[in-house]
Amino acid sequence: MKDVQRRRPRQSDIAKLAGVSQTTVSIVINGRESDTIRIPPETRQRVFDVARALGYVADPVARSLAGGMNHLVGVYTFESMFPMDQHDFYYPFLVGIEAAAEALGYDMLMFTSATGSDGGRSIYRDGVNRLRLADGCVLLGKETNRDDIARLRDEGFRFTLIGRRDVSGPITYVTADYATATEEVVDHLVELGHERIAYLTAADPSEPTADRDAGFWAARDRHGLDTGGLVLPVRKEAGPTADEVRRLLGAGATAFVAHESVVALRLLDLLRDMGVDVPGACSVAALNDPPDAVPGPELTCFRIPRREMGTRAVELLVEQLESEAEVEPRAVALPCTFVAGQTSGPNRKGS
Amino acid sequence: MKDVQRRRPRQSDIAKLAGVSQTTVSIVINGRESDTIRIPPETRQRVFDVARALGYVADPVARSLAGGMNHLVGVYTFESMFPMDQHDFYYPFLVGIEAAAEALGYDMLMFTSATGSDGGRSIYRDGVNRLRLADGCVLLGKETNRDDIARLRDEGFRFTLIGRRDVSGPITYVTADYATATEEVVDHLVELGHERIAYLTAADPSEPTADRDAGFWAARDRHGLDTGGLVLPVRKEAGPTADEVRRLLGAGATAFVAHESVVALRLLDLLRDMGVDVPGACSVAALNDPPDAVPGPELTCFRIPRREMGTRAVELLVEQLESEAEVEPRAVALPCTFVAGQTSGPNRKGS
DNA sequence: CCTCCATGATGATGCGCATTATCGGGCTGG
DNA sequence: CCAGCCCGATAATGCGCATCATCATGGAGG
Repeated sequence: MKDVQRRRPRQSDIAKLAGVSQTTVSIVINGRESDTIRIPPETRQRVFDVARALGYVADPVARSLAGGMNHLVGVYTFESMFPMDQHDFYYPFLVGIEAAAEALGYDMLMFTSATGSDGGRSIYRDGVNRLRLADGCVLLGKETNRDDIARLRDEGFRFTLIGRRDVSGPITYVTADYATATEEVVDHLVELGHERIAYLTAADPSEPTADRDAGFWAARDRHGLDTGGLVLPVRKEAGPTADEVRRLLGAGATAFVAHESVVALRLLDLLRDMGVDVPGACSVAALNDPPDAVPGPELTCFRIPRREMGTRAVELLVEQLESEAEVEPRAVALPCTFVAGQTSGPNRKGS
Repeated sequence: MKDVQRRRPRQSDIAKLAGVSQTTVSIVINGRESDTIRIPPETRQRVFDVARALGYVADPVARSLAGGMNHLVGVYTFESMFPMDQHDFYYPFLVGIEAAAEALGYDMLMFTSATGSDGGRSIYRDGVNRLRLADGCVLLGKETNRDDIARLRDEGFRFTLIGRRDVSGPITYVTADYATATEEVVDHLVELGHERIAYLTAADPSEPTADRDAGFWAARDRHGLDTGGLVLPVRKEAGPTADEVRRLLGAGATAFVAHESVVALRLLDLLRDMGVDVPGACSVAALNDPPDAVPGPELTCFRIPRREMGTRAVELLVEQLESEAEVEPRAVALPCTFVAGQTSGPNRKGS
């Protein structure tokens, strides 16, 4: 029989047994010796010995409240990570985040609450900001809540964002360089001789959409292309209709660039049904990477460096956490990798 | 221009503006009015109004330190959840956990640290018990660390375990009823006329292994089977060798029961290579469910109710968290679902 | 002998909140 | 007119830890 229900040992328990003050215990445990505050090796050792003997473990809550660090990076996703289909999107980010966290000696704390009662998901659900449990946080999601972000920043909470979001005032974020990657895709098509390139942009006004648009317009202007009658906003869920595709073909399109790979895949289906050969008669490219393990030919597209984005976000966060001074907010854009794929080929139609 | 870097509002700020005490604010915010402590609706409203105006959100850290609850259930996995292959195992549990957490009004906090420097993973890494950040915790893993569990219990931390683990002293856990499920599999084979049933048990001495063994022996005795020369401990990674399988067949085996589905799958391969028809000449069954999306015939086996186990674990935990008194530890075993599958058939060999 | 400085600490304070014990005042009944 | 009671609060305390300012001691230098 052991002692039943004995209390967790606290620093003051150690202090009493080691014949020192609680302050000293805290200093020793946290290695806070410095020029102005010195503990001789013997005392140090004594404290450690007693701590081990008692089985002391620090309470992260108290430590945190007192302004200490727990080497915890939080991860918050603005959408629920479950069920699985969402997960496929998040997974590479999470792998990158965990890898970086481990490399830097941090643990990862994932906040995964379901959607709130109002349907939306907020950091401040129930009037509590759970994120504070971590030392800092990586925020992640397709639909980030700008108000929450601005508020977090105003509160002095340290975080980095994955994905560019225009918030009033500067914040630190990591994004992919969609604009340049989009230009590369267009360049590729132009090199293949395409001049009438249809552009299936996204209907939503998010920053990634704007970046791709900017890249596309830049490449268009650079190559002197004419996109008259060739631009079509498409909602991801709906995809283009057969009529719309026919209209674009009728307008002379020999190549299609779609924001969303699922839209591109749907387009491939439609073209096949119409008897249009890809890439023989017509090329198709997407401006992000397709879901893993889709059958069929490899899509001409670019890969978003999700893993690296996760890693970089953690690195930037830890940098903030470990610096004494205020760190200037930074914006990082990582390059995407162009994938030539099998859905684009030379333009056969006269020109 | 707004006020730069204004402090986050605290309860005392609200108190000042509302002309009440910090105590009152706390009481109102947490709805702690009772018979002995009453706040009139007007004061209540005033506090709420000021709180909203200031944008007050409670600090979970302080709340936690002061003994309050944050409606957070932690999830700790004894193995790292990354990379993905591990994830496939955890996923159904996590889905169940999140679903239950949401239904009960709790958020989920996932602790995912990588393996420690010693290769092992411990709750008490770096001398901090991070789990305390949550109000309580669901512990999950194939290789649970008994010492950590015992210690957590001794510290009075509230948690439930998924998977039975024999720890000195009682704890609350949720497991699957492997013994009964194993008996059902054996019953099925006996109904099909099999009398010489080879048993490929697991080599490790974990509790799930012991449960299955118990079920198998019970069914064997009940049916009066003779398993002489038919029992073979198999390591999951290695699987049985062709020689071993031949030896079991030579000993008259007309059916195989393997602990691990991967072992059963490997067995199917070996039998095919030997020209033994399944289920024509020989039946094969597994004592857990196969990984998703394996090609080939559906295995005779049983499904472990992972999702439900996750759900139940959270329910038990919340019950503990919300009861004033100490809750008696409970053990729950959920039934598995038998899957007839296509790898078992009638015994054709004389008998 | 007194000052100065380095050494080796420690007491006090506060982080933001929940809780316990307590308190003043108005009202009612005797 | 006072005892007792209920209403509407509140002051004080502590959770466990980190940190700031401070302090006692002893030896060296003047």
